[in-house]
Amino acid sequence: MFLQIKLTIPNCTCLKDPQETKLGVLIMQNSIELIDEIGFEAFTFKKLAQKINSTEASVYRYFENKHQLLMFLYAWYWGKIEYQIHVETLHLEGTEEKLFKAIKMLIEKKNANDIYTFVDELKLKRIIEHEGIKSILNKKVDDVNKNGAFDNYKNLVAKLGGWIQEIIPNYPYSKMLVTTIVEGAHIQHFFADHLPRLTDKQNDNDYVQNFFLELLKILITQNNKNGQSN
Amino acid sequence: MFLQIKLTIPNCTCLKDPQETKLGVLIMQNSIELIDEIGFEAFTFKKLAQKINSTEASVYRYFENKHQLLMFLYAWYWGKIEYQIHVETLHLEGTEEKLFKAIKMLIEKKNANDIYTFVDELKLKRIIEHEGIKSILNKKVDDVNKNGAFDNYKNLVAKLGGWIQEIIPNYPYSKMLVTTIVEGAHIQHFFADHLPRLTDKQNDNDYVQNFFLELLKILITQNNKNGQSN
DNA sequence: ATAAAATGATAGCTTTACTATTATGTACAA
DNA sequence: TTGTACATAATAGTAAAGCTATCATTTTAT
Repeated sequence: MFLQIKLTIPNCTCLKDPQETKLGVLIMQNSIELIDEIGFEAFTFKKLAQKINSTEASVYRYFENKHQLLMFLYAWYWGKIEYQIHVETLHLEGTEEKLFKAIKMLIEKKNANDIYTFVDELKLKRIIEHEGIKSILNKKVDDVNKNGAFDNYKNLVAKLGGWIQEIIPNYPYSKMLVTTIVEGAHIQHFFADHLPRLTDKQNDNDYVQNFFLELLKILITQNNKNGQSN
Repeated sequence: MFLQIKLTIPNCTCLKDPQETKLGVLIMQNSIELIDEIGFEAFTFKKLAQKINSTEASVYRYFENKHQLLMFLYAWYWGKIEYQIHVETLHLEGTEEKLFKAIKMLIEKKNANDIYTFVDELKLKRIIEHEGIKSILNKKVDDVNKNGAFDNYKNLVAKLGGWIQEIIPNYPYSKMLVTTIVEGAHIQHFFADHLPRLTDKQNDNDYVQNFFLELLKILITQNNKNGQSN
């Protein structure tokens, strides 16, 4: 169709793939706009439908409810960033170099080399940071997880976890380390904007990245030493 | 009244302090039960009122809405655990010992020496882990933050951040480190129960604690070395 | 004993979160 | 080009959530 990229999305995150139709793309674009603007709690399908001159009933043909829409955007984001990480680490030589590049991309607010898609990348990233975890933290998580709703995220974590395993083979917490950095960075970005006393905001805008990259570096160094001495 | 402890709570987290009255205590006890059971999204004041044989209107005299109730529970939890940390680190000699004791208490699911209160401590902890961040991640955060809604959490972070400063004086990320560990532990506990492929679940139940304590230890060792060499 | 405060009972209103039905437009195939 | 299938629009309707208001009754402090 008219899209630059089309991502594979777990089909339990929508009733019908919105990437396939004009109205679907409108829903994606404008739900990102609207959720970023008014927040996920105040967001309703009625408001979205009004924004795109459509009807509630039409939106409900794509998504069972707004929570499913959030899961879709979440899966779409992880699919997209995994693809980007793939592209931008392909030419890199060492695994460590690849890992650091990937972590940087996950933490930074806006990727300079962002591939063009039909949505506002900055707003989507902000939604992932501020609202993304809500797609996971609820009572339906086991049901949708069985149907693969979070596979895109899991794949990325497995990939980066694998790289960590390569670099520090005896380290038993590779996936925890990835998710701690990723989720931690999201929360720290939110804290920086709204609760600065829960973080260490500095003039330097990259302090969140620096904190996590330094942490990762120290862990790798230290664990490699231990590995050799054992 | 008949309570073992009464905590100071930012008054913007309730219309009227529920710790002061029988109905208020019932609301606290049963909202914790109910939120833990059905989740925050499905939780309503109507269901709560039915559970305690009261009315919606009566609950609304204590809290403006369920989101405010969650903020109250959040503040109450931080107030309580800061008090417990105070008590259990008082007799300890070194700052590092205090810090590790505190972090352990924050990460563990159930404190063996838990002080007796009138609520189910285990369920409250689980609510903080699963729902707590929702009290922060929303569009009203700036308003309520101005009124001190999160002061109890901030105080605790400042206290532990101060200890880290004592141990590694040149480390510029002390508060980030605290919140990364605390929020990280909450999320990892949730992942362990629902999305094990996002973590590194082991037979050993303490692996979340081990991961974060090891991380902290390495950071302290490494930064002290650097500090001395400079 | 009395006033003040807290709670209960009841009612009602707006918005959210859907579902169902029918009509209209559009796309493509025979 | 006509028919058919499909997507969308228009409209209506329902149950529950999320409140607010009023007044009666009970409890509590003085």
